[in-house]
Amino acid sequence: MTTAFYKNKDTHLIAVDCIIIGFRDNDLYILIAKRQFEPMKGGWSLMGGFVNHGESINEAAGRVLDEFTGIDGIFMEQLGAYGEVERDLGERVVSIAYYALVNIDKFDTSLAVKYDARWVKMSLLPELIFDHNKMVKDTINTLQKRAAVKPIGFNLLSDQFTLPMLQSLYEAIYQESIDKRNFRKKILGMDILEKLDLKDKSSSKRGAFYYQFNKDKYDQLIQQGLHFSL
Amino acid sequence: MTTAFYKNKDTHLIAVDCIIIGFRDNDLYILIAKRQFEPMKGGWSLMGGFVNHGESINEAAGRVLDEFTGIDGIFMEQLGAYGEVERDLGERVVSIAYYALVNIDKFDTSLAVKYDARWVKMSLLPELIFDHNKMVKDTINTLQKRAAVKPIGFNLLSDQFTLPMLQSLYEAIYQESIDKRNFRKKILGMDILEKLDLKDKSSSKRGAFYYQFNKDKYDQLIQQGLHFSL
DNA sequence: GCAAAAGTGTTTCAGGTACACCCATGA
DNA sequence: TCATGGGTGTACCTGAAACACTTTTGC
Repeated sequence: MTTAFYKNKDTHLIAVDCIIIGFRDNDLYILIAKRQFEPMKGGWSLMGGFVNHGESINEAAGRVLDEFTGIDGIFMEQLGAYGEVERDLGERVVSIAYYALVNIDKFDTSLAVKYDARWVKMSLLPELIFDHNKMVKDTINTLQKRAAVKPIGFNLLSDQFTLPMLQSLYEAIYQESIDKRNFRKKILGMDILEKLDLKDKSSSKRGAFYYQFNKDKYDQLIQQGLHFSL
Repeated sequence: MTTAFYKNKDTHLIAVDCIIIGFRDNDLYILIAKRQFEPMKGGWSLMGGFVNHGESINEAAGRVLDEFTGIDGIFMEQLGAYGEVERDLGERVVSIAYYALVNIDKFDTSLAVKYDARWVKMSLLPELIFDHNKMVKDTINTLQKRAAVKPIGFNLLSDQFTLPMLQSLYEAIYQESIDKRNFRKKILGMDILEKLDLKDKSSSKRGAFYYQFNKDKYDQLIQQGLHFSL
């Protein structure tokens, strides 16, 4: 069904591009792939795809994320729309960008081969095609703001993590070092983490206790009008 | 020119919808119009239009803003993309929403007749078509966050304004009252306002001094690593 | 002279920041 | 026993919040 007023209006290709962030060994990583078609074939690119008629833009982003990572239930948020006329050299394409925070260990590595994809350190990001570098830059910016007021960083870790790991994650996000005692005071003071009896001995002889995020306690906190803030 | 890979991909109508905010008599207002075509003809709607092939989405938003307000150089920022499949009852339309902060006094009132538009108090917003109420809600949210860290509120006022006016503006944005002394201390302490010799006597016998925003001083502040924050 | 809004400082408190040492353990 | 990373408490300082009275002037 086409309503009269909508007739004769221009239509456009709509893409979703996903900035997929992972965390490993104290560094943030981004998943990029060698583009397998023209134009800019062989150039480094974010993970993307086109929006189909039958799916919402969120669904399209979810589909792309699933397709390129093999992980389900990924945390993602919309970054924004990029709509310069000449941004895509192939044709006029408006892109809706999403950033996603994933546990890099759950990544299906066979997909890296299939799509010629790899995780690169954010600090060593090569030149990407089109406006993808700007998308990444905007993501960092947004991530720094969002992670400061919402506990979204946990999506980058496994369910169980140590405080040194968590701290190093936030240091990677903010690109500055944080005082150990102050960090622990704040994060433990919120009472949203549960200490486990288990220790991670992979990075020290003494071992660091595992913790896990307690969403119930967090929701409770919010309901009381209090705020997560680092 | 069409590149092979882009062939056979679905194309979509892309709209821009503008949440146009004004401020008057201690209240925030939003510009809405009676929709003049089907579907939902006669329903209250935000100002919108379709994106043409030859223009960027920002340009499209600027065009719509100009068309419906008659004001040029309007402050606007992208709110985000809305892309549920059934969000527009006429046809599949992905909408990029922009919010704009305008000086309501510069509004070309003849356009209100032409488009059956009017300024309504934000607190008395009627039901709008499609997902437009959600767009407004998201705008308020974003505005509260943005106005706290960037001096964008000034776009809602004339070049010259009094401190009581400015305070009342922030009270409208945050929907809570602010202590006069603390507010003045903070805003004047930033040293981004210039006091004029002129007084506004329209709202009191004594009169309140006019001030104006000094962008140079603000830029200087930022360059020093300091921050605007209310 | 009084009503109505503009303007002005100080005290208090909470939260942020700076800072240094002991602990547990594998090698 | 020693090297390595994990864990802990306090003092200070800055910035936010609470709070009440005087000033101006048109009516």
